[in-house]
Amino acid sequence: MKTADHESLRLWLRLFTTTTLVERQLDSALKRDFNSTLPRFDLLAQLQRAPDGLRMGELSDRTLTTGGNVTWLVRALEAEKLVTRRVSPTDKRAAIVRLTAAGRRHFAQMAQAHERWITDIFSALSNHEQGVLHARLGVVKDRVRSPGRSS
Amino acid sequence: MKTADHESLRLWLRLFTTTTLVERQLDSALKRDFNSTLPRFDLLAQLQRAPDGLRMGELSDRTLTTGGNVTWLVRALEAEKLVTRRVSPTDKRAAIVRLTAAGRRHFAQMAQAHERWITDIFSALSNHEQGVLHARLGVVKDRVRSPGRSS
DNA sequence: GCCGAATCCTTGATATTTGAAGTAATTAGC
DNA sequence: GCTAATTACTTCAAATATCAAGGATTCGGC
Repeated sequence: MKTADHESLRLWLRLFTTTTLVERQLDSALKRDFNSTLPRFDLLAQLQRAPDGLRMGELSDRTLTTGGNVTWLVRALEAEKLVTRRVSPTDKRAAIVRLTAAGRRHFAQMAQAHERWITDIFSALSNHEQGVLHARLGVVKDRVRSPGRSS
Repeated sequence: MKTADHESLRLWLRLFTTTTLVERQLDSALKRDFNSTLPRFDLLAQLQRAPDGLRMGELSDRTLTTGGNVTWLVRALEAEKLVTRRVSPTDKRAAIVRLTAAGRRHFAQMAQAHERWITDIFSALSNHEQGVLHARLGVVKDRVRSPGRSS
């Protein structure tokens, strides 16, 4: 009854710290090299994977941010001509956001650098270790998503 | 050259997502049950571990937040009588922040609930798995801290 | 086809965080 | 013991994020 009990706390603290540190590093590198930010990058990344565009709500879900914030981010990206927004033909309430050609180019550049940074950071772990880590985090993620009874 | 290359990216995405989800869950639970937030809890936790108090700068380092933000948080906590702030006797520039008795009580209650939540979330992993996860994240954390050459 | 409930998004008020600049105090080198 | 450089913190404005409320539209029975 000493440290074992707090194993989970220690793990959470480390998870939080590590993620925050990586986040900062990426964010400041994006600012430095591309005058952008991680939330912007994240949003563009979602769009890049969706050639047909995404609705505001989908962006909100996938970027784990609130609707109001997505409105704000998209407005800024739209002003920079990196994305476009049009009313959905099938549902006039919905807006569909897409990358422009310029947006795609801009994102491609950032993505390349981004991947280098990530690869470098995680190169401290073997491919196999990364896989295991990924899987275990998946278990935790799934548990957080569902209410989950106390075991 | 297909997915293996992106292993690190996938891992980072999952790390980010999982951490964010846990963070939200904790934050909203703290709001619901204690009318508090994770940043406040984090700051109080640091103070609890330091019976002699901490200086603003130390709080800033340990909570991974900026100085301006610590000033803001401490001001709020001080107004609620959970912490006190006094000028350091040895360095008049420095302010030393401590928990009050009420702060200690308040934190103890939150900490207990907090630990239950965390334990529950991470109970999806065995103790051993948690240990391995902790260690591997440590490797990544250390790498982020130092510039690190590309391997 | 029509009404009430649910959706999709935007808005506006707030809350929080950052970052740069300013103030006060300390230290280091003469 | 001065003075410049450094350190500790605060302040203020700007960037970002949340939240609740509101407008428009669609959907699900009748």
